[in-house]
Amino acid sequence: MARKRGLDHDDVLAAAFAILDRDGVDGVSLTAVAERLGVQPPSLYSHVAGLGGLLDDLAIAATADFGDTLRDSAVGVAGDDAVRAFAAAYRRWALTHPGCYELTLRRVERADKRTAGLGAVQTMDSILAHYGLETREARRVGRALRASLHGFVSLQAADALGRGDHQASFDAMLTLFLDGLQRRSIVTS
Amino acid sequence: MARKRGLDHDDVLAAAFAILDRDGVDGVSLTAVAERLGVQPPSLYSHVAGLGGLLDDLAIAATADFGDTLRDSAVGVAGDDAVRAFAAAYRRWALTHPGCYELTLRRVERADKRTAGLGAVQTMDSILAHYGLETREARRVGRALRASLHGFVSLQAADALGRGDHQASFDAMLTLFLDGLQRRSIVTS
DNA sequence: GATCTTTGTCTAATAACATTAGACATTGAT
DNA sequence: ATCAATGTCTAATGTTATTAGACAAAGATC
Repeated sequence: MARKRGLDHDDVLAAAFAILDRDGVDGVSLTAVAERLGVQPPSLYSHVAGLGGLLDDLAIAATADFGDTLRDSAVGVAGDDAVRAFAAAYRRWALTHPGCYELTLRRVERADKRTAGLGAVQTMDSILAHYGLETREARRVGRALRASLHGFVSLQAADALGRGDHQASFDAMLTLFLDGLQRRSIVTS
Repeated sequence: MARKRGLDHDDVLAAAFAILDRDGVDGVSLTAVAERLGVQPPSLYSHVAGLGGLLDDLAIAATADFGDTLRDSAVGVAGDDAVRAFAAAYRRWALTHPGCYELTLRRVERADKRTAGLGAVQTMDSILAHYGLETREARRVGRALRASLHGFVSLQAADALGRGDHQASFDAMLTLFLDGLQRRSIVTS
């Protein structure tokens, strides 16, 4: 009785995203998703490869969206302004979608994951290209920036930064990074 | 039959630590700990406040050990050398004990957690005091350093850094930080 | 030395979750 | 009108955490 018409892979994902944004990664269970869709948990297996597959799907979609956001953040700006814009976009997105951000780091063995993650890497490479670093050095600097951003955002999300003006601390971190970067940059625009 | 003599709070913690180092945080279950101790899962409730309490205990112990390690890393060195020694110790400990490190960030409402975490903060404050920054600025720089270290270690543990010489990238990150720091330092020793 | 209390284990049961198997209805094509 | 595919359902299994309450062993008290 009361058979629902037809559910979709995207419907399941949308429901899961809603829960993810509200309750975090640990709140995403097949039971919760099924309940939100007015369906019994086993029904989801027609659309999704179990909980693990669902999380994989979410991770890939989140990674793609994150990459798009980052790419958009850096159009029309260059140099330090681009770094700051990129960093601000990174932080804003991560704090707005904490569950998605956490999933972004999930290890997924599918090829789509790598593709989805490429956007962010390319954007950062383009931004750093402005500083005229040697390839190897540029890669290291990129990792340093990524580590700083991830570390800050991750600690802030975990409420491990203590009390204080986080925006100011974030700006200070970027300034430190940019000052250090300028020292080894070839182009001092 | 075959009643075990007497288990201890520390016995439970030790067993859990062994599992934690081997299988990560998600591998720590009351069932697994009980099995390792040759005991039924409910028996653990005599020594530990459920799984959550056990994880809290582990987090506090891990935080204390981490803090001690960091403190030891910086005795007898100052300035950039101290920062590098601190950073190296941070990374080494975190990568040697990935499960413990993850637990270090666990939110625990108990007072001991704050106490345990104080060691690391004080050590970093002492190291940064060398640079003669204003209090507020010093706090921001400290957060920046912490974010960089955590971010790098966390990404490396998640295998999200790609292939390459991670040691060199880590060193480059520190050099960037120290260069930036020197620019706003009062004491240029 | 006998009893009593405390302690720490056990078994049994409940509850939440993921997952599999297989029944059944609805949809769309033949 | 029949048939196959699709997507739901119910039922059952297994894993985990957790609570309740029985029971034995160890030490304390008299």
